[in-house]
Amino acid sequence: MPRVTDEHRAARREQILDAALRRVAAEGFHRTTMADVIAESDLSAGAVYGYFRSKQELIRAIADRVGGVLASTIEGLAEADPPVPPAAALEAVLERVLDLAADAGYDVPSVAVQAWAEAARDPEVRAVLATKMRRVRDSWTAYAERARDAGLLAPDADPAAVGGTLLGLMPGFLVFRLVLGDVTPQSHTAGLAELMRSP
Amino acid sequence: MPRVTDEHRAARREQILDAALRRVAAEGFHRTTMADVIAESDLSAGAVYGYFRSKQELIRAIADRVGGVLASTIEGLAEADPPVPPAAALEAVLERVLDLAADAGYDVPSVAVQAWAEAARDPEVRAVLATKMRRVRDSWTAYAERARDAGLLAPDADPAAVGGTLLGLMPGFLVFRLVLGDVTPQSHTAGLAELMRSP
Amino acid sequence: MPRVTDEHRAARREQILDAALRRVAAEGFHRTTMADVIAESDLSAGAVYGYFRSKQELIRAIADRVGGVLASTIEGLAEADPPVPPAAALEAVLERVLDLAADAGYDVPSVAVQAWAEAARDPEVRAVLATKMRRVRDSWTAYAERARDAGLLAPDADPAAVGGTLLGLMPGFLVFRLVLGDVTPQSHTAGLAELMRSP
Amino acid sequence: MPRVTDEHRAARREQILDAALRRVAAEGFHRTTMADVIAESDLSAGAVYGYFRSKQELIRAIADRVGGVLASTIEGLAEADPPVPPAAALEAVLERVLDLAADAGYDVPSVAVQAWAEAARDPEVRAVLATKMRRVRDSWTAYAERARDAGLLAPDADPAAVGGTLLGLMPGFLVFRLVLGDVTPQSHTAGLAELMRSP
DNA sequence: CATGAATGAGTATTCATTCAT
DNA sequence: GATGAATGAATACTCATTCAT
Repeated sequence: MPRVTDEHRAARREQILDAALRRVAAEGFHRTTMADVIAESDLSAGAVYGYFRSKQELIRAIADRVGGVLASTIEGLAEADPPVPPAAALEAVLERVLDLAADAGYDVPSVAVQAWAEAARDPEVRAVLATKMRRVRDSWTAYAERARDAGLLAPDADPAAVGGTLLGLMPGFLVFRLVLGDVTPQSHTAGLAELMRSP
Repeated sequence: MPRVTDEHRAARREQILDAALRRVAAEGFHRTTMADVIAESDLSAGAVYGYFRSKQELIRAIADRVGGVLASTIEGLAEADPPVPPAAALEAVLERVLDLAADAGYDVPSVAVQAWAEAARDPEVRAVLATKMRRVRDSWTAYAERARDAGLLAPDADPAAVGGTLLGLMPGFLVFRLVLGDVTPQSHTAGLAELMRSP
Repeated sequence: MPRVTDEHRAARREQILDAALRRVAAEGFHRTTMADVIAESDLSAGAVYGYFRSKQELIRAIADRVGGVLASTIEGLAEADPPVPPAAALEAVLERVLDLAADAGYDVPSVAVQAWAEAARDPEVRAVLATKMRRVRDSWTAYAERARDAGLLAPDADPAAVGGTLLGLMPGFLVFRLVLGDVTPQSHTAGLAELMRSP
Repeated sequence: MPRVTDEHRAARREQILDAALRRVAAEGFHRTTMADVIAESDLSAGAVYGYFRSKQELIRAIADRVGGVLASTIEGLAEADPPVPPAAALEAVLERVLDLAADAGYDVPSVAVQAWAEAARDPEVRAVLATKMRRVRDSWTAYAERARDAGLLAPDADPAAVGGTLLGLMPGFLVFRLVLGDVTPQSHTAGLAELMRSP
């Protein structure tokens, strides 16, 4: 019955990953020890190492997971029909990102920032995050195309450029939240609407 | 002879901080050991600990330094007169941030991202970065006021909101550079210009 | 199979404690490094720290052990029946304390003096030693009662006072042995017999 | 003017020794750092090392000082005329030892116990203490002779044995004070009087 | 001579990882 | 497979001592 075993394996992996995400969200990558993860996952050291060959591999899996969660969230929203104006679209995405923390049971933005820092050191983390980011950028580009076609942007606007800028506002949102704590989806996108009203 | 002594102390602190910045830019905070910093600084362990009481204090000093360098850079540019349009202003700032790496002798953006991650764990790092970020936000807000008065923004545009959005694009620039490697000041600000042309 | 595990744990603890006692008897608490203990115990650093969370905890365990060994020794003898005269009783105890060094494989008196010095600094060591000392004092008091009832002391003698004085001669014996090296159980108790012959 | 210089040197030595005694009484030998002593003495590192070539030499000087203080105290009292009974003589000495702490400005008994522990490791400390102890033992022996001649002891009592026993009660007094905290000169000597009343 | 900045060997402790049971 | 005791290299930090100024 390989299927049961596979399901079992997948469930165990999930269990470990969830435990690790909770600890990393709370403590960061380098203050989270494997012993922490092992204790939080209610498994043995041997078991954890049966699913992740090293801490680095676990870190990569975490980066993959967090990148994936953010990407899926954004993709889903950017495809909404009919398209809403850019500032509203971005606001909706940021709103949804905040909801994620509650849904996931751990602080998604905090782990995302940890993952960026790790990308500076580990090319594999960088590659994992790059894949997800490109996916999201494409998604925003598709949104920009549809927005342009719907007359929300200039007819000759470059969708890729617009997509990049919109996505480019998300890291700032997460960092400001983390450091300043005084930004909201509304406040962070209000300026964009103002800029679009420029003469 | 307090003057000589004070200058000497300041120079030594600088020497250590520079060494640490170089290592942290290359390896990140937690892969940089105190032994690395000690070797790179050409001082002894005791000497380094005479200037920084712990690794954490050194990390805070690094966060302060990097935050300060970025803040000064941006402030200087945002005060240029006469004001240029937002996208051009931002582009100039991002351009200057890239130059910093060459000037400073270490990868400023990489250290900045490390510092954000550390802010998630250390409230003192958070406080240090928050102070700098507020300074820069105010600086951008002042810019937005001047841009509005110069007719570059809608007459009733909210300078604070515009300032927040412009600053909010910078973390994204650094993160995309780090992870994707394919963004330039031009590409990152092009979308903003497009959005401002919206109907 | 908790029983096997518990026994195993106890045996390992003993192994480490024995190693530490040997080193401390030879070098004192603060010249004995954890590396010394680790080497002497034939275990790894991690293993040792799995049984004792810190050097201080190990020191407390040593104080407890040495205090316990001395206490048990004295208790056993003080309960001998029929009771012997005080000077002879004390002499027997001091004799037995000297034998301990040979039996235990390390210099018990030396470690005891170290423990007293440590008690000056660590309240927990103080508490551990206090418990043992009270036990022994009670034991001597019980002896004094029996000696009084056997007509070896004045009928209205205060057993607690006598017990305190008899126990009070033991530290002096250990200190003189350590510093002067020229005392024996006989010489140390001879004066007591003389004093009891006073007119 | 060598005399002024010598006095000056002696005063400086005293200043350092006093500072060290205060710190050692409070923290013990091995938790007192040379930096502590230097700070407490209000001198520079170089100055302190000009008077004591090493920490070990300072420790020996402390042992010498504390041993000397205790010896002088006891000698003075044991020579009182006419002699008092042994228990009263001992009580007076213990009383005086307690006063020392107040007079000296630091906890003399605590330092004495530290010194005994150090004697286990350093032969020079051992030699220093041995000299003082012999002096005191002789002093007590002289007392015993006089007490015997005054009819306070049996006419054929051995003064050396009696002296050894009386001195032998002092370490116990200091240790019990340190560890149990519930002994007084009265309580510690009461049992001796009881024993001397034996049938 | 005095200073105190600098030295650097030494110390306690941690933690990713393995492997005998 | 699963366990968790054991490993040991690595790490942050200390402190007695020196010596250039």
